[in-house]
Amino acid sequence: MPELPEVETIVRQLQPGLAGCRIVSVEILDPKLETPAKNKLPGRKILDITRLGKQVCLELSGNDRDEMKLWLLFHLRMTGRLITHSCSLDQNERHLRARLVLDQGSLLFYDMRSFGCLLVLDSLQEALPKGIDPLSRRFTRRKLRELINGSKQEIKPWLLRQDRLVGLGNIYTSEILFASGIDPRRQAGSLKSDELHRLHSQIRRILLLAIKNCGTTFSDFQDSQGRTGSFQRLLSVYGKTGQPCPNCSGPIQRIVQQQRSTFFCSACQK
DNA sequence: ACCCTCCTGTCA
DNA sequence: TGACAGGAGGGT
Repeated sequence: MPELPEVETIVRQLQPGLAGCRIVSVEILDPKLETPAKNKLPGRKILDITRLGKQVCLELSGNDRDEMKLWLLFHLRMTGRLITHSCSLDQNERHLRARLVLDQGSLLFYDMRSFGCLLVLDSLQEALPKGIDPLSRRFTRRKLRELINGSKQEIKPWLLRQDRLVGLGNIYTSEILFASGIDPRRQAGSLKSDELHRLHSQIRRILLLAIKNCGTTFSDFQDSQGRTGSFQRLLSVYGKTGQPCPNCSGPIQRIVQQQRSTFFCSACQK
């Protein structure tokens, strides 16, 4: 489910309850997630919870057998959810993939489609995303121009790739291109200087606005504490095929690019 | 640079 | 019954 703003929301909401907790035991319920490294986790304290691209990253202290730190990463993919046991959410227990029992409560990993994964690492180096986080200081206009220069790929699929920018997904790419007035089918490398300028600032603006609204939640989705995000109220084009463009009232179009839906206004996006 | 696939669920 | 769903690795 989550793109950058949703993962950021989950991390912020897990932080106060999880930081400082000690891991008592680990149960992997989905054989595909099984890893011998799970035995290294008990006894460790959760020092910090951060977002690494679209991943949730738990920094773990050493324990009495091993003083070196460890990192536990979750990638939620499409339908993964991290939920603290203290909140009573209506989850289908069939989709429970892993459970961390803590000295206070527990952390549950649910995943309906089971695309998600978890990873135990003794160095964060190997998990550092290749792409730049668009909310970091490294994401400058000059950097965006550098990354995009010469690319013949259409701009929407270009934005979805995680090896240049990390964190954008199918919702926010459509929203960002609408806010930038750029047609999703444009060749990335063909964007003019003023278009790149708008693209750069709208990437940041939309992501920050979405985080402020705790992300986008459809229908019954709830975050780690049972709250729902509200950015869906602010969506301009995503999922709005045939509905009026907020700008010109023309119909929102849906097209498919690389087997994924793109939503846009052909009058406002050139 | 693209297409398929991994899964399970919902909706027309 | 088929299309589609917030992701991304692997193969070509």
